[in-house]
Amino acid sequence: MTEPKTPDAATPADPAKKHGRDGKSNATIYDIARIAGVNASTVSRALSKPGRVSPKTQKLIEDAAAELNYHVNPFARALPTGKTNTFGLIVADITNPTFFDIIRGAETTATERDYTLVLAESAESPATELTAARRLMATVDGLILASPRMDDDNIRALARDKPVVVINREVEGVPCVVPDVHKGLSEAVRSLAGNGHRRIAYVAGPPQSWMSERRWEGVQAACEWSRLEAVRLESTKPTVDGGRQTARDVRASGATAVLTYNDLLAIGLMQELQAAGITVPDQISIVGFDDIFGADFTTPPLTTVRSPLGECGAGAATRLLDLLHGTGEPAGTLSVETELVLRGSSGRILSA
Amino acid sequence: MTEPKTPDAATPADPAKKHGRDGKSNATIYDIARIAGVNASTVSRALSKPGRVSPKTQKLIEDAAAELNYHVNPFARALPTGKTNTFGLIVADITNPTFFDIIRGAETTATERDYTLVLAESAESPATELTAARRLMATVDGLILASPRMDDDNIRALARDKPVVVINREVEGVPCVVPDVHKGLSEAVRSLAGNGHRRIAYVAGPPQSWMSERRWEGVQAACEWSRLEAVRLESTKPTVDGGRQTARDVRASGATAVLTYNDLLAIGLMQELQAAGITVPDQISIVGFDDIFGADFTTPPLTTVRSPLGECGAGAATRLLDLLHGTGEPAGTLSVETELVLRGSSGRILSA
DNA sequence: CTGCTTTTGTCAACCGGTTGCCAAAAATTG
DNA sequence: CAATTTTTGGCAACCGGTTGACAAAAGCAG
Repeated sequence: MTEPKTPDAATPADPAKKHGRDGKSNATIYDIARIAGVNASTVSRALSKPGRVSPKTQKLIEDAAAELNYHVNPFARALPTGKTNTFGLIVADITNPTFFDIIRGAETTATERDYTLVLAESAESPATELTAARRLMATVDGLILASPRMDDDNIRALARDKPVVVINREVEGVPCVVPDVHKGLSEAVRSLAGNGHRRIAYVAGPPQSWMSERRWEGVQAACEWSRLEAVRLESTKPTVDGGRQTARDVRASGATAVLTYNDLLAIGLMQELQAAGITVPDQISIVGFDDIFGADFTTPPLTTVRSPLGECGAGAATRLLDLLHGTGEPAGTLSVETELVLRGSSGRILSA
Repeated sequence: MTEPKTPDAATPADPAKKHGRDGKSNATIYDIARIAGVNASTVSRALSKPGRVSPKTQKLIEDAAAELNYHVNPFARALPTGKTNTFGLIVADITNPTFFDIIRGAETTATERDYTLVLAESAESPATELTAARRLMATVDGLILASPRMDDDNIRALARDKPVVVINREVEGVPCVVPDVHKGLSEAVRSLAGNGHRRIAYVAGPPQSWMSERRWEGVQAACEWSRLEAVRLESTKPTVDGGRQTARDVRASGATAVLTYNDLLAIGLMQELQAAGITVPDQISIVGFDDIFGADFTTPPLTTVRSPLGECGAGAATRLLDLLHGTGEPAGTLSVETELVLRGSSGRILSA
């Protein structure tokens, strides 16, 4: 049984002696030390660096820990090491279904790697996002930003503090996971070209959205290849209502097929056009983006370019955890492929 | 400038002297103490118990803290106090849109009250849920369980450790937030009765779902009042696919109106009936429950009994935070009202 | 068997805050 | 002005782990 070498007032009291362990107080390494007959530092080493103690001592300590139903106090461990086995995920809008598979993917990886996910949202505001990020940084080991709205410099500044991974945007000097829009868009435009469409409208997303620009560039490149005409229309917001509001512009554009920045715009557009007596896809084809929850509820169900959002979330979490464990790439972009999901909202145009 | 009274080896070194504060090291209360010319314990008091130091000293310390861009280390604070200003939320299925607004409501309240939300999911498994709960309990101040799948005894055991609030279920001895199904269901049944329906089918949710039983009881009570016939049908799972699979039973039941355990079942049912050439609502009325994201994407848009899920989330978070601050009710149920949202999927039956 | 090297457990300082207790200073009362 | 009470800042122990340094024990080579 260990005794303090110099039991005068200046020597820290044995905490286990101090606390009665009756009732619901949880066991500490001092309790284990007492039962196992070793020093608390030996217990700490046994639990966090198993090879650093002898097998015999290791077994004594593990048995005592099991007997006491010991669980490490995460604050006590975090204070000297700074490690909490948590990471943060900030999404732009928690009710936007684009993010739910991202969250699901990140959560799945977190659980597999014995980490806890902490969720926050930015409400589409760069300032709120930065505030949430700084606040999370105090307690988490690393951070994932999904469709971040803050500028690149702020993202890099955060990444100087702790590892950061970005989803749906490329930031120089920071590791990113980005859907490769080209494959899915190429498939979409090829499908529309094959169905006889000649003029395609792209309904853009928020002006500050990096991904909306990439998608527009993808649409242009694919249309150029298929020798189709591409026209760009703006939307006021990336929501169902925003899609409704673009219906008039879409009609006026003369396009026979529409590709939208996201599924919500496509769904709103479809609803408004149908309310105006226009038949989808006979009179106009509509293709959305992301394949969110509910995209197949519409009549006809929405053709869309699926972003593998679960893979994005899981991929970002894996990159972050690899960085935390010293095995990751500190910069560069991981691309995940998009693909066309053909449903009923796109097809051959039937009436001129 | 404070000096240690006895600067021998046994006296703890001044940590500020120890650390060079160059570069990215963050300021601590010892740095503030040095600048303000007070003891670190005075700084701690000034920052966490402002009235306990004199106004003059308070200002010195606040000015120094601002100058150093000081932020409290949450682990250091949590170690002696056990407080982290976080709470956990466990949902059954993170991609089930029922939880979107619950999460949003909880997150909004968290932000307003200067707390951080930690999200986890149980994947509909009681064992996984209990594991996640125990793990979260180590670091959060309290916990919200949304549609929990574990049994009442386990919930009460968790609540003995730290405050717990339950959503969508009543547990004796634990504070709960539950939608009051009666108002919304009464409105729904009244509406159907007014439209001439006489026989109503209820498509139930998971066998272990407390809420499904309450909804069935609500349907029965409302039908009894309106002198309608109520028949109960089982589903294999509470999903769109589960709804599709009940279409045959619904047809066979002879009911002219269907109320489902949730919107997903209603949407699947509608899709399958429409695929069979049955017109909604002319030949059969369909009413869902919860008013989830996407419920109005269908054609016709889904009539549903709206659970105010955002209010549930916010209400649960408020109850939890009130408990944490000693002002809350330690048990009992907070009811939030449901209401009928009439859309196009229910109406007068046109053909016998 | 001796000298050298490696292993292993202990000591105690530390991480960055909180807080009970105490004494000095300030304020109040008679 | 003196005695008493209240206020305020400092001391140091503490929260529950981690870990560098050190010394004793164990193992190995000559």
